[in-house]
Amino acid sequence: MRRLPRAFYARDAISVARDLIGCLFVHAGPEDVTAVRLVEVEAYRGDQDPGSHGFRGPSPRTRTMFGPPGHLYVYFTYGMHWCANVVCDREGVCEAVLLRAGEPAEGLDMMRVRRPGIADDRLLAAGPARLTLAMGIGKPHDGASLLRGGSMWCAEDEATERHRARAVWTRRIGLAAGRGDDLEWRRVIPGHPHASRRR
DNA sequence: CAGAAGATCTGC
DNA sequence: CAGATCTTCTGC
Repeated sequence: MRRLPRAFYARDAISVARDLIGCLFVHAGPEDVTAVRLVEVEAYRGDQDPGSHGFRGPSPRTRTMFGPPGHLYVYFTYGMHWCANVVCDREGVCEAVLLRAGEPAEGLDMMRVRRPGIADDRLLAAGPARLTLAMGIGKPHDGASLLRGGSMWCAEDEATERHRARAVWTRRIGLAAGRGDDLEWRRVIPGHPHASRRR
């Protein structure tokens, strides 16, 4: 397993989304380690993308996304959900990849504890807010580094390429009409049991 | 300062 | 399919 270096993130969000599929996303907390294999992500770009929180420039909430690559942008939505993004491109440029779904790869028991009442393991991290719930990620992790020394990171292993080869581009989920809903910036392994499903 | 919309999920 | 629930931004 190889932790992804800074150079991986220091590119536009489309390129990062394409290559992030099949990678592991790891959270090594003080008491436990959880990890998922990413099977669904979405690219968000700044001033070219009305779907991005950073479309109209930086704000206190989106400051992290305008910062250096290789960090986590965590935001709160719908009054109760946290979603995690990987910050891309160079400092000052708003580009990020939303982590939408993953297959549990480590810490399955802890994920079940964090997601009481979810009987089907396929649903543990099949959605951006489900993924953060299963992995214990929230506001304190906004701005956390994914690079050397941090307790969260992305990594490649021997299975990554196999997953990447199956991924396709589709339209992004949950965007209102005219806000970039027509752009095919969602990278997903079609039909994967751990990807998010039609509502 | 008020109002609307939001990168959603669960349970009925 | 509706309810939960609150932050952020926009417009007046």
